[in-house]
Amino acid sequence: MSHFGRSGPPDIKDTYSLLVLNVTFRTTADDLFPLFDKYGKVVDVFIPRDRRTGDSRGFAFVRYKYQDEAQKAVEKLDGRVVDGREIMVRFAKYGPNAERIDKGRILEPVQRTKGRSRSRSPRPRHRDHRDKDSRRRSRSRSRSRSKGRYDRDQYRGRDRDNRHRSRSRSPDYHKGRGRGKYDEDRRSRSRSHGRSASPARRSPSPRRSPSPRRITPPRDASPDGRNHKDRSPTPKSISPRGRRAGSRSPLPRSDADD
DNA sequence: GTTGAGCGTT
Repeated sequence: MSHFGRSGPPDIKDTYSLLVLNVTFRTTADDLFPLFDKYGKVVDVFIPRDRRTGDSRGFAFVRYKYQDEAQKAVEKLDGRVVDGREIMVRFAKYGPNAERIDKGRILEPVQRTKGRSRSRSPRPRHRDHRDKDSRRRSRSRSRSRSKGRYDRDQYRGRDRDNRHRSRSRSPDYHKGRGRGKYDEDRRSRSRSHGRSASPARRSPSPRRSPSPRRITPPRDASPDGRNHKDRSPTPKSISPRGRRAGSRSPLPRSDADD
């Protein structure tokens, strides 16, 4: 039974999702299953992992069959040291698709009513003062969080995933990073080709218009095609035999590698 | 080998 999140969501129609935070990066669902199953009927245990590295993010989701058992596990396993780390167990706030959850129980599948399909509202979830009351008991214990020693270096921990370029963000951006973790990665990769260590490489000519439409090369700028004589380097290369030999389309491959 | 805010997959 080590394939919980491997087969996707089994059945979350009448289950209560528990969020387990502060779990070690090497803790697997199998390690949490027997731990949570002892306090109730665990229908599923899922640990979100990174898309690139594949490592655990440090939190897991445990779905119980009954709320009373889930509540029991929350009070029992919350603050329990797992793998040498104190975990934090509490009811899930949101569902797998941002559904409305009440005490970890999913009320509706997805509120895809109007034009707003599954747009997860970036609500301020950073250190809620209201939720702090619920998790306060666990924090009051002795959460020796490795914070305090680092001032700005603590970001490197988060930026380790997208530290490629995110240091020029706003000081309050890392706070509201929210769920756009993957989005930042995609955007970063799109710009990963213009990466140069030479600052003088750019030629900021004031006379050159920054208009993107102006960057059109003048080689094929002639609609009448009279200039084609100038750009006929080797007509032999396009010989019928050569094309068949190459068997490659003259059109640039529409490969969207990213 | 590492890290540590927070809410999820086929």
